[in-house]
Amino acid sequence: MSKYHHGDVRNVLLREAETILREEGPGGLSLRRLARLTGVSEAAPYRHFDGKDGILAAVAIAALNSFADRLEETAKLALPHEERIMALGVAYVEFAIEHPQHFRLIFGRERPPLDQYPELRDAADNVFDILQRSVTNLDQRGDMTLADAANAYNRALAAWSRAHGIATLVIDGMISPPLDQPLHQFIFGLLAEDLGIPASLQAAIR
Amino acid sequence: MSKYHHGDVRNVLLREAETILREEGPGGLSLRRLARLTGVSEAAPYRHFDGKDGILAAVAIAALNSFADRLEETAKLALPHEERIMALGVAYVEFAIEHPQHFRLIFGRERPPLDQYPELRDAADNVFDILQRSVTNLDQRGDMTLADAANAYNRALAAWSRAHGIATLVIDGMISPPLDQPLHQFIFGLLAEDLGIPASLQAAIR
DNA sequence: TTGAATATGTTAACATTATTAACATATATA
DNA sequence: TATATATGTTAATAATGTTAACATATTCAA
Repeated sequence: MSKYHHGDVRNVLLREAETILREEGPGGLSLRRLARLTGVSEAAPYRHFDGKDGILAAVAIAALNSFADRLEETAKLALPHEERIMALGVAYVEFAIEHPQHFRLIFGRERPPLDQYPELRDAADNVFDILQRSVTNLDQRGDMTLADAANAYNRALAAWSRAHGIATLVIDGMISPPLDQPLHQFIFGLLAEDLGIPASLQAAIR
Repeated sequence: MSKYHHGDVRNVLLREAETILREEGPGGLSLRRLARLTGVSEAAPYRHFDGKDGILAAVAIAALNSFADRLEETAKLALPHEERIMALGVAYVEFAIEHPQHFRLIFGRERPPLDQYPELRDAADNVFDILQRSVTNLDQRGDMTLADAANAYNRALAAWSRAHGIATLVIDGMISPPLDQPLHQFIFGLLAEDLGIPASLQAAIR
């Protein structure tokens, strides 16, 4: 069995990279180490990927797609609108907590620049599209005025921000979910928490 | 003038490190480059800091303190409670947008571990204390029941999460504040946005 | 004041990294 | 079959964090 062209180097590299990323994050991923683990030479990865960023982009795309699947699944549930928004938020945060490194790779600073990897940009856009479609309920209402659309967009941003904030603070260790409560309940509670902004204040900004 | 002991190397290193961090983030900070810029040998920084993490910790502490000052200033304004919460959220996000690298250093993955730098932990705790005190309005009410306290704590977490989510999404380029609107107004709008969760759903989680 | 301890510098070395050039061989294709 | 392409290798370059070994300035006690 010659060692040339065993035909699967790219996939093996990707799987190995995913394992390392899951355990140590982008910082722990070294191309040379990756090559050693995979059993190829130190330069081999460059034949299959555009350097380190190329590998990170490939893993990020996979992560984004599995994130999108998870969200899509939730978005498809037959639920009243408000409950679906909440369920989406919970799914969003749960994904982040279950796959913190993937989540960081998707959103963090080590993600390769979107404009250098069109597929990465597409995958990212797809995730936001799912969120926006679900939150604004576009499917059910094609008859929105411009103001309605702006408001719906704002609601989507606000909902996204909440979920993203909780996710980020939890995986960065700034918030610890209580142990005596199911995780989804904790998330739900934070998402739905009403700050009690009086209508007068809210009206002032519209 | 001998080049030994010019007495200010530590401060010069710190200032130079802050400049680099402000422009390029933690990734762009190389100890050797820092030493070259400062005009000392490559090993000199190790006499003043505990390696790279030590320098990052020192800059992070400074960043946290200026963040705390900014929040404290806002918290002291003579405003109705709800308006103060909003003003705090706006200040939080504005700081992040004005000093994205500092904000990332404070909360991100490149921040040295809190348990290895007690001063860093203290500075971080201080920031959350300010937020929590202000949001829960502890100063004005020493008479809370346990349930009140839990609710107040939850409101603080929820408010923090919202502001943090907006800040993170904006500085990571996932959200772009509209150019035809004052920044503070955009932030305010997102913070105050009501997702319209029906009371029945909210009641279910209490 | 003198002498030792300490603080603060230096250079040189080591191990690691990303990346590329130069070269070799297997596979695909005309 | 001959050639082009894909995929592999080794070796080199340049950069990094860190430490060891060494040198000099400063501090402080006797």
